[in-house]
Amino acid sequence: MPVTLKQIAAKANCSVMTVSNVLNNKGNLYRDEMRRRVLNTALEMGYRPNNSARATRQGRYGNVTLLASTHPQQSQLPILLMGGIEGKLASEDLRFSFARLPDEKLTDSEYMFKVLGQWSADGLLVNYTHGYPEQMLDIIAQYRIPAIWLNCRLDHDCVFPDDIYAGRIATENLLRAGHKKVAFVDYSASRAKLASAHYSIRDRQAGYEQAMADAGLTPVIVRGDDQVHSEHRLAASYRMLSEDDRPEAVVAYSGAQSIEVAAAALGLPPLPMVVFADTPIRLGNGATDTVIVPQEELGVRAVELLLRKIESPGDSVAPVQIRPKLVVAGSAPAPLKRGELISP
Amino acid sequence: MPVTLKQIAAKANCSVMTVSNVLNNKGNLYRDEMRRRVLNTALEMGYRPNNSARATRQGRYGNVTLLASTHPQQSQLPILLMGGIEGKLASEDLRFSFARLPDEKLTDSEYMFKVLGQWSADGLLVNYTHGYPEQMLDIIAQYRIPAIWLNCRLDHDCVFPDDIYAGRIATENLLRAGHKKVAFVDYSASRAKLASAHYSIRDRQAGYEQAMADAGLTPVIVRGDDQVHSEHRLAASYRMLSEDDRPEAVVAYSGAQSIEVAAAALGLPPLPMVVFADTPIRLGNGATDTVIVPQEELGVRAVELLLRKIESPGDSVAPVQIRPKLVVAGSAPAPLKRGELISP
DNA sequence: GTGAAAGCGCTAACAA
DNA sequence: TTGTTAGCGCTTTCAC
Repeated sequence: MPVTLKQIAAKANCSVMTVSNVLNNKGNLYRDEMRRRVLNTALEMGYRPNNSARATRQGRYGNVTLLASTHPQQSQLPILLMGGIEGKLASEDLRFSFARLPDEKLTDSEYMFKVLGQWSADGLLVNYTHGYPEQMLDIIAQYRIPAIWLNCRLDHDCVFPDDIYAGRIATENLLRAGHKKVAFVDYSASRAKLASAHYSIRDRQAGYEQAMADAGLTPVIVRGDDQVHSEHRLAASYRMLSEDDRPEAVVAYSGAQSIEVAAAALGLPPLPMVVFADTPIRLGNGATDTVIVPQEELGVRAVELLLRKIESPGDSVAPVQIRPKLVVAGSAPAPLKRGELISP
Repeated sequence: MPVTLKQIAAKANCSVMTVSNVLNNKGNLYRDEMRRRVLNTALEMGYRPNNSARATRQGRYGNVTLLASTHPQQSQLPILLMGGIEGKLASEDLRFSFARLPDEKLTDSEYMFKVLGQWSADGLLVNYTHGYPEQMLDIIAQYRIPAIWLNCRLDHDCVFPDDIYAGRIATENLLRAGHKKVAFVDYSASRAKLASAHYSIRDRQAGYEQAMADAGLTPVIVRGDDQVHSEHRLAASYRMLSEDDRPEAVVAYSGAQSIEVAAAALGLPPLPMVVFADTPIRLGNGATDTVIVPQEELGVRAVELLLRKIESPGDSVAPVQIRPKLVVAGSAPAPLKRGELISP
């Protein structure tokens, strides 16, 4: 049985209020002897405050829930994003919960009612990256839950990386080094499904195309008619690099894809690359730079917006774009510290 | 302001209890008309139950917290593990929170008291994989919080994969195919720091050594005097494969490391590999099998144990070892469904 | 400095 | 079939 204030009060020979006050940093109101007695008793008895009761009384949960799909593709969860969210919430004395919702259940109002009753959240961070369902918006509107959308371009209440900018700086980095034949490589989305793929794929490509156009160069997009699965990426990279007008340099959609490209380039003339990732990619060819999509910052900013929405639930906040940063091979920036504030 | 039962009762012209009962599936006690009226009113008003009050009344939070270090190396968080935990908890109508604790704060009793008051958890899943601090055990004992340790070999209250077995079946798979010169490759821990590295490194190697010994073969361990960082792994793999008695086959500590080995083997005779990972690795060489360390199952089992401990907090439960499974290239098993039960 | 009373939103137990 | 009473552990308010 958990220890209550009442039990401590009984043992320390004082009132419940005295215990409550002493344990909540209003101890300076009391005699030193009393303070000591209460604190020692609480420690001895292994007292843990009952947060439910506190929350009931104070009318707020002190909790933020990250909501994702159960569909693995639909909502990836970079560990840095989780860390950014958790750190910022912890620095505000808030807890962080994680829930997944099967897409097909979103229309089941009985199920949703039951689940909503469980959330215990003052606000929601929604990470349905792409192809997320309309009903989600309805539900959030219906129950008036403050929510911020992650990695998703909406006209309000969202935080996402500026992927067009990311594509631009990646490409410009290679152009600055004097390369002309710069290709954009993506194996994750097929030509056919590009329109319905995650916006970051289109945006990074668009940024690349803009930079190429600005330099008066013709863009070269390498992607499959079908999605190129991992076991075929090495072969595909080989094919690309053995053509007569092989690219001099490559912008690769993701860090994971860059490995196969680099491996295919072994033994050939050096192939400078820029890849997008959430942490600097070190391929050992010494010629691969990374455009960092700052997941940690994204989490922190999302929490900041959400807290603002919880304060004034009516207002909607303007979209926030996070600027990716180029990190050249060999220079890695220090990671964010726990609870570190990002200046806006 | 959130909607309360009282407000619904007022609007629907009935008592608070009627509303409570109807909304909690005891609606069959009531007239159909009343049920309808209450449900409609609740829906109209966008009612969300106040979980704090419910929890206060029922004496339990309905929440489990996953506890990790802020030190990124110290506690990795595979997404499948998170998914397994979340799914199992959701199927039991429990919520899932995530908290990190800076190692250096564990001895700060004032800080710990404050943090403990925030947790709102009926039980803890502790994921301090290796080098976790003793104080953690003290704190958990002091406050009598039911806890299960993940990925950690203790004599009770823990769940971890059987990595010796994993090393064995990985090696036996290659020996069965007739290979003799089978090497074990790990770049993540140096020879010097092997003793203090994560137990899975030593255990997988031990399993490999056992299998080799059983077959009357001499084990060959490839690892650096220092840790081999990612940018040097390709070169290291080259070196290994260009020696006179190059290995015929390789057991690689992790899926991530296998990519460099496979890349270095390009153009050389095929190099069959077995790698350890939480999902089948598809390298495109058609010769790489995976020993799956079932993170999802690990999460599910951990939750099962924790629920048992929450039921009877006194008892300690026996350690649970999870058996890794060999998946040969090209055959991927179906992932677990949400809330799916694992038979013991 | 200390404590008594009231009430947060909800539900178990019992009454009508 | 519906409503009343009491109380979960805590904090706000105000009195002593």
